[in-house]
Amino acid sequence: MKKIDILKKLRSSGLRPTKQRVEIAKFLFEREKTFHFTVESLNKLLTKKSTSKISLATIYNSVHSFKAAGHLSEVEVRGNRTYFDTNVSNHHHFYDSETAELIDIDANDIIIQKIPKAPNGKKIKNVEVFINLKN
Amino acid sequence: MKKIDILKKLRSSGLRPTKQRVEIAKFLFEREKTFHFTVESLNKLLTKKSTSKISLATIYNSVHSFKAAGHLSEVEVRGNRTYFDTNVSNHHHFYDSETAELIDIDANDIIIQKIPKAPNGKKIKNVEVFINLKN
DNA sequence: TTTTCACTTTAGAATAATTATAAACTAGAA
DNA sequence: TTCTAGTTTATAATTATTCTAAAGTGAAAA
Ligand SMILES: [Mn+2]
Ligand SMILES: [Mn+2]
Ligand SMILES: [Zn+2]
Ligand SMILES: [Zn+2]
Repeated sequence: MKKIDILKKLRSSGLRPTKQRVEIAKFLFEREKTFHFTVESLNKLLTKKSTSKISLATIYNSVHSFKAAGHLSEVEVRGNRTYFDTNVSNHHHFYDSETAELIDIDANDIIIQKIPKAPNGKKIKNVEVFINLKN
Repeated sequence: MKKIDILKKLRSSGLRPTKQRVEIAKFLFEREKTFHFTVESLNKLLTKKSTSKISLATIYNSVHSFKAAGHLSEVEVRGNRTYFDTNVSNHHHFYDSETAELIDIDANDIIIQKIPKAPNGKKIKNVEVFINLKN
């Protein structure tokens, strides 16, 4: 994804492409593979990589804006911190608690044969499979 | 589960059956169905139910002790608070975000037909299925 | 091009959940 | 009954996150 596309991505979702948002968006979206991160880890990586300092509040703001725009999803991981995911399609995860690392599993790589029906009056919104790993 | 069994349960896991632990354990374990809770919700319910006040720190301590002893499990739910579960067997959950309520799914009620193999050097510890509900 | 202003960034304060501290208390062994 | 390691408790500390409000800026309009 090139810079022009980043600008399009931001503008098309109503996000003014500020210096900070463009820098964060380039870091997050100009990559081949899925990127899983916490705000803390993103902050560290951006600080290391870039010369211009982006405040932590802006990183929180930007990540939340990107999520609201559908450019990021949130993954539920054990622990106190929120994980985000550049893969916004329906998919599943391996989780390696040794390294606190998430690994994507394509939705098609898991087939559920039997599933209970939703309780009275409710419907199934989505199914998340989380596979914990050990050594 | 009767009081005598609560005492056994605590003692057999090396937990001295103090007044507070017995009261919390009775509240948690003397019931037919699984109970899902946060420390905050447990604190509210105990305050309502009982005459003797148990400090919040003790509720945290007790819940952690019970978890360490294998009498409670932790469930990962979206949001900032930790959920605990009196069902310590391998099982799955429905989650109703409207009511913030977890509903147990027996491990046998979900059959996974196809699953990817674990990454190099890793093994699968366990598989958790989380089914989000909508109306 | 300059003006204008709603949107954005930012430092720092506030909040919320949880954990740590350390003094007082107590279950139960001796 | 005495003794003490384990426990409870009030309160402080910590951590992640959100809020606040002042200063800055992108981009539409003049
Ligand atoms: Mn979490
Ligand atoms: Mn959680
Ligand atoms: Zn992912
Ligand atoms: Zn459960």
